[in-house]
Amino acid sequence: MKPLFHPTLEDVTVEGILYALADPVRVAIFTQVAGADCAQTCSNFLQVSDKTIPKSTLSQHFKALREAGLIRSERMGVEMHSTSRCAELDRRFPGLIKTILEAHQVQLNGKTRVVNKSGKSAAKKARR
Amino acid sequence: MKPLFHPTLEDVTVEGILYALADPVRVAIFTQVAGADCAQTCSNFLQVSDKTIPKSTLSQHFKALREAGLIRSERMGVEMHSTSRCAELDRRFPGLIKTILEAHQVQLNGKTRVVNKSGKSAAKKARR
DNA sequence: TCATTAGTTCTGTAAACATGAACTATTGAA
DNA sequence: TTCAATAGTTCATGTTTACAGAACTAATGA
Repeated sequence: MKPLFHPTLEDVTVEGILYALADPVRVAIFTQVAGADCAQTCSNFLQVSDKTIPKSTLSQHFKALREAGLIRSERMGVEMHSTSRCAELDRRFPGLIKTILEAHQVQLNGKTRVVNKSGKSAAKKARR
Repeated sequence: MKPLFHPTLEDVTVEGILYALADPVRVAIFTQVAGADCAQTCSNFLQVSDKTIPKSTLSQHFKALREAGLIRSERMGVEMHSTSRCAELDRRFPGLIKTILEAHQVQLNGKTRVVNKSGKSAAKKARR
């Protein structure tokens, strides 16, 4: 089993972090991983905010988060356990992760009534 | 001349902001627009961090920043004047923009010696 | 009216995404 | 051991998106 790639703290970039968190599914995953008190598995996210995500897609999302330096994953038996790298990241980019997650929370609180039914991400819609 | 589209503050999304700022050229543009004491034109950025950007590409970058809600642009004679929407944005997402720009600054300070020669963005490289 | 400047839109090509299908790795049971 | 089950990855594909040159539009001034 080839070991998973994790960038060192110095190799983590703001661009990489922003890109990874600019996707609603990935930010949902990361929010839960960061907030959990135990490691999370991939399969915990087959349902994310009422959407079913194929496991191949999930696997890519985890890879994206991992390569952006946001999470650390290791195989435990048949599962993959992921934890956030928030503490480390906060040393390199003080306040960044926390502020982004807070902003995301503000946004969630504001759309309890109005739901995006198109299935397209806000990020993608915003680009049109 | 059709008026440019600017999202209202409530329609601005975290995903949109992160996506827009996950590109090194756009974040360079935005940093300068946000830090300037007068409106900036598109052509001010034909050279960005030693790279020449075609004006069609620049135009798209400005559109991306505008539609993400990061800048406001209006035509002044033959030019397009852009200013940042930082103050507004800070009301909706407190600290978000400032923290991102600070993180970006940390990163710039750390790579005065080592330069990415490939021309590919860190965000894109991080995804491989 | 024409030339100039500033920026936008169009278009073809190249790259990146999403996902079903096939595959690999680990474990536990027969 | 071998086989089945579980968890996740990689491959192949169609679709979407980005980039940048070429052609275009809009405003100004000679």
